[in-house]
Amino acid sequence: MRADTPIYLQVADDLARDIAHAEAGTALPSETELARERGVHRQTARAALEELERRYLVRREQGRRSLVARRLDYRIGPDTPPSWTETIRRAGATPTLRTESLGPRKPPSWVRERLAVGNDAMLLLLKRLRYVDGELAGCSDSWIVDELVRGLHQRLGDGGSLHLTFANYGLTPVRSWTRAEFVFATPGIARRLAVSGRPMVLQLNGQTDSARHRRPIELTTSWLRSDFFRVIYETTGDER
Amino acid sequence: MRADTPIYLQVADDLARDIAHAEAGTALPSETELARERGVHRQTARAALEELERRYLVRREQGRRSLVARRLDYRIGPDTPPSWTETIRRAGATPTLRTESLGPRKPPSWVRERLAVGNDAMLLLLKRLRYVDGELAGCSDSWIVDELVRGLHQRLGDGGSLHLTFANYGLTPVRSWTRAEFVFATPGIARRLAVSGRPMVLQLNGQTDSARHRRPIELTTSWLRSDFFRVIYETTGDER
DNA sequence: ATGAAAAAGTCGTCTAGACAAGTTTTGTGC
DNA sequence: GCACAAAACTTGTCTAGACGACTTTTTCAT
Repeated sequence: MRADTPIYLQVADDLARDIAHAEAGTALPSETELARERGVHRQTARAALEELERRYLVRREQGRRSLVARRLDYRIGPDTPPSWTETIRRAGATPTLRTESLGPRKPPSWVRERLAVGNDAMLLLLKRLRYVDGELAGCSDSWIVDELVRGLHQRLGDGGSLHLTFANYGLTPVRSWTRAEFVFATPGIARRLAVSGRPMVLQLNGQTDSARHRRPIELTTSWLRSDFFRVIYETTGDER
Repeated sequence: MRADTPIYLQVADDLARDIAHAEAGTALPSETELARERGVHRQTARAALEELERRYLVRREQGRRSLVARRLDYRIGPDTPPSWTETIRRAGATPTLRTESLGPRKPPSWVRERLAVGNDAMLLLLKRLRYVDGELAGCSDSWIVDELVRGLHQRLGDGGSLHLTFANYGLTPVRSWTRAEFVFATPGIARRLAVSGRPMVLQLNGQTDSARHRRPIELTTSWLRSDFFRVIYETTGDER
């Protein structure tokens, strides 16, 4: 039963067991060391470490050794708070935001439909990077109906929460639509996330309405690196 | 901008574009052919095809060429029907079940807690394989409180739906807890699913209560091959 | 025609070696 | 001690070739 498992998987499974209770950030043996320890070729040892990277158990970076990964629980469900900032805080980490760009732009058709605006309407496009404890963990595009939030540029600042800023305008934001799906990073998203390859990311779509005006305020798509988050969907007490 | 992308990724991205609208089951060039076409080594062409397999765009099997994959939408959310059979039907495919084993067994502690049974209680453990249009797509373990459903063995048959059978006993099953999470297949799960390696699977946990008795009937954990399903979580009109 | 055996095609895995590019460590001059 | 350059280490990618195992096709005897 051991013989029919490829060597690189045996090595990977062994390492996985070894680091199961290791602290995040602990260094693993280098490819060369691992190859010597197990008496295999470097490419075989390398395949084992790549397997652990695919399982999100280790983080790899060129020139550095593999490190034991840290993963946050990202909980989604009926009680999910509409704000990403809030979700990360609940998971016990510190969220930060950085604006990449903010300006008027012509929205694509699916955004126009969702936000119920005309064919040649212009909307604010806010592109941001999302950090967890200082590490780049995701990015997002927000399409904003700017006539409800004139002068957003000043009030939002660089790292401000969009939902808190809406509250400053006297708006009561409510999340009216949520969608979560795993997709593979496009070349553009991979570049923004500064990752190589085309890794899996959690794509979150959320629409926020103004309770008072009874109309949509914004539509945000976020892409979160799935090596940072373990996504759990949970409901309890569903009555049907 | 093209030069700094590794060749295997260029080939993979090109192929992904080519097969984007291809019919499921269409054959791709073999590793050797692809290597000759693109003037690269077989290992490089192979890396490209492996990349597409990781993205669930193609299905690979030893001895056969890579085939364009078919993927179903598996929708979860507040309106998710409690029955897997029903979920697959809604996605436009035919679900089948096959019993691997059914018998009394001592449940682990987390099951005892969830089902609120004593420390030395015995429960029925039902292990099943789940097929979609005849292809093995998942497996499941169900822990059943058998005093509510005496003689389940006969009434369930081989491919019967658990929820429909409960209805036969005059029970009104309601889903009281749902949890979905991506995990990597353990060696045991990989064997049951007849897949090589340790692929990602969607792990679904569901608890069913009897509306009349106001107590749990069963607890099911399913593991679904994620190359079969694209999981989408969606809510609309969340009022909060 | 049919069925079994042989051949060809194909994928899975492993070893071997090379070079590029990134990071860490070491050494040197000041 | 400090800054900077060089060396050592480490990972990313690619080529080359081999063998085993599985699948499909062809061949051949009946």
